[in-house]
Amino acid sequence: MPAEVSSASPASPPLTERQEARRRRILHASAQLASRGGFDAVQMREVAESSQVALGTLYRYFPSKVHLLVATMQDQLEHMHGTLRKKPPQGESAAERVAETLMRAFRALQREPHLADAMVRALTFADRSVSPEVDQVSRQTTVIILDAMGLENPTPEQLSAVRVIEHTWHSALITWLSGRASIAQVKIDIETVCRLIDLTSPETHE
Amino acid sequence: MPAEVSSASPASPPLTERQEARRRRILHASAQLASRGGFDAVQMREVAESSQVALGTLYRYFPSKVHLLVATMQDQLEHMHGTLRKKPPQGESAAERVAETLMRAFRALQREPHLADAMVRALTFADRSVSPEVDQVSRQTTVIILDAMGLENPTPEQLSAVRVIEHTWHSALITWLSGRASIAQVKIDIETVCRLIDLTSPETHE
DNA sequence: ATCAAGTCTGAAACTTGTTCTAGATTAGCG
DNA sequence: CGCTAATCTAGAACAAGTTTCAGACTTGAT
Repeated sequence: MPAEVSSASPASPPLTERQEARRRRILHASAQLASRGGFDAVQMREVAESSQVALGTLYRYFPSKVHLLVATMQDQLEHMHGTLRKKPPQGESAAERVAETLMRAFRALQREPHLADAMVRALTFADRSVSPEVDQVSRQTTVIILDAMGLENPTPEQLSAVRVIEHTWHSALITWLSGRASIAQVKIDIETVCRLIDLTSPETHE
Repeated sequence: MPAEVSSASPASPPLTERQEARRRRILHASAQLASRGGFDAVQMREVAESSQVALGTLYRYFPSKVHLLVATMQDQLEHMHGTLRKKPPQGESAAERVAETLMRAFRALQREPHLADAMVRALTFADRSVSPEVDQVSRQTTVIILDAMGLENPTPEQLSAVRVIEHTWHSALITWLSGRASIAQVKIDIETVCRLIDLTSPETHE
C-alpha cells in the first residue's frame, strides 16, 4: 500500500520511512526552536543538531531557512484547518463567519507568538525560489476562508475579496508581530475587510 | 554621550554639512545598488565603498541593512508624494481617486522593480527595532491616501478602511514582486479593496 | 550476497551582516 | 592656537546562512 499523503508537493520522489522520519524530526525541531525565540532562534546548525541530522542533509531536505519555515507553516496550517473543521464558525453572515474564523486563528497564533513571528516573517520575506511553497500556503488559506464562507462556487468577485482578505490578514499579522498594532487593532482591520464579502455577495439573488 | 543619527521624527541632533552629505551619498548608493539587483544586491560593504565611507560609519548612520533600506524608502516616498501632489487624481469618487493614485505609484515601482523589491522586502522583514522608521513610512502612506480621498477629518471607520488599503497594498506588492501575482491581479486587488471606501462614506459626504 | 547509485555524515570553507579596535581626523571651545 | 570629545577610517574578527567534499552508509536490482 502506498502511503500517499496528499499533503504537499505534486510529484516528489517517494520518501522511505527513515526519510519521512527525518523530515518530521526536522520540522519538529524547527517549530520548537521557533516557539522559543522566533525567526532568529531558528538557526540551521541548531535545527540540524536537534533533529540529529547533518547540516548538509538538512539543506537537502529544505534548501534554505525560508523554505524550512514555510514548510513549518504548511504543517501548522494543516493542523489548524483540521481544528477549524471540527468547530465551524457560528456567525449569521458569511462575513461574520470569516471574521470569526480568522480571529480564532489569530488567537491560536497569540499563544505562540514567537512561532508566528518565524513563520510569517519567512512567508513575506520569501523570494521567487520559494514561490511554489508560498503559493501552497496561500491556497490552503484560501480554502479555509472559503470554507468559512460556505461557498461551493465562488464568483470571481468573491475570489477577489478573499484575496484582499488574505492580504490584510498577512499584513495585519506583520504589524502586530512588530509591535506596531495592538490586538484590538488587528481585530478591527479583520472585521473591516470582511465587510467586502457583503459587498460581493448580492443579497437575494438565486 | 552617543549622538543619535536617526533620520526623521523627533529632535535628532543637527548634522554638519559633511555629515548630511555622507548621509545623502549613502542613501544614493543604497538606491543605486538596490535598483541593480534588489535586496540581495545591497551589500553593506559595497554601500560603504560606493559612498566612500567606512563600514563602521555606515553602521553609525544606519544601524542595520533593514534600517538603511527603510530609510531609502522614506526618501523615495517623499519624492513620490511630491510628484503626486502636482497631478492629483481625476476620479469621480474617493475610491476611484485612491485606486488611481495607488496604480500610479505601482507603475512607478514597475519602472524599478529591483528597487521596489529591496524596499518592500525590508519593510515587511523589519523587526521591532525598526518600528519607529516603519511607522513613519506607514504614516506617510496614510497621508498620501487621505490626500487622494480629499478628506480633512476622516472618521474612525474611514481610517480603518485606509489601514486595510495599506495592508492590501503592501501584501499585493509582495505577491507581485515574488512572481505569484500578475500586474493585472494587483490592479484588481487594489480596485477591490478601494470599494471599502464607498462602504464607509455613503453618498454625498458634505 | 554483491554491486552501483544514491544518501547521509562530519567538518571545513565561504559569504555577508554585524561588531570591535586602535589610531587618525574633525568640530567646538576657551 | 591648543585641548578634548566626538567622529571617521581601515581592517580584523565574529556570527549565522549556505556550499562543498571525502568517506561511510542505505537501498534497490540483479
